[in-house]
Amino acid sequence: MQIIQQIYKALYKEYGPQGWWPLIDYKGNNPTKTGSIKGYHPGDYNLPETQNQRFEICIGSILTQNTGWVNTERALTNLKKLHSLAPTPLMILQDDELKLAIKPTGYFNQKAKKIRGFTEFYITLNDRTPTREELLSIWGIGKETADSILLYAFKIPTFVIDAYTRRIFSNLGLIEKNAEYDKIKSLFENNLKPNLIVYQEYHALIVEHAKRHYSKKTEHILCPLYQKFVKWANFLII
DNA sequence: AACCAGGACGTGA
DNA sequence: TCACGTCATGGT
Repeated sequence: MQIIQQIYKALYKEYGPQGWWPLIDYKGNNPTKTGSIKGYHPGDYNLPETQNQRFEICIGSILTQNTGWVNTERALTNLKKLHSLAPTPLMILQDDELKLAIKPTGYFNQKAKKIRGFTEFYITLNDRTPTREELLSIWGIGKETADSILLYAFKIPTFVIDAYTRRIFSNLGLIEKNAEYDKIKSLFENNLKPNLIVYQEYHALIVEHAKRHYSKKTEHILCPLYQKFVKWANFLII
């Protein structure tokens, strides 16, 4: 399926490098300023370069579950101000303080529990890279979160699937609407070399493309990829 | 003023 | 396995 590669090239050509995963704790950033959205680092593939950055990506991937990034950034910034965006300090933090800090992301009761459970496991890792199965065994870590952690925090070329991916590629007719996560994942991994940069960029590009063309109220048929890659598009577009 | 966001889990069929 | 319901804040 050459088309999986062609779509990647088209997206990259259109939007360029996305600089994922964004970090509030990054050179030049001011972690005390909320809502800045300046953590993207296009073209810099050497991140994370510190343990704190790696941990920040993990916690961010949990906090951003079904939540906009602006709110996630607020929560991360709150934790940073409390000097608690690191494993041991976070475990010492009181429950009410933790919940207050992450409140902007919603689901703060569940997410506090998820973060604690993950951090407890993270500490036992001692710098080792976790397996996908280990991550999935933690309460609150599902497939997308596990893959995000592996791809962006631990630099393992494993493809991340999200709701946007499902929307775009089912619209293009390349998968079924309700296709299983692992089935969609295989579609990408079977048609791409396991290249870390490509995997990181592709997922980020999908999110960017979906934000522009796949908001639930927009007409998906107007998606530029549609015209370009679906051979029977002319038949469908009246 | 509904509707949705870079999901995951629990439950009953 | 499948189809819902629940969790919760902030932006548009």
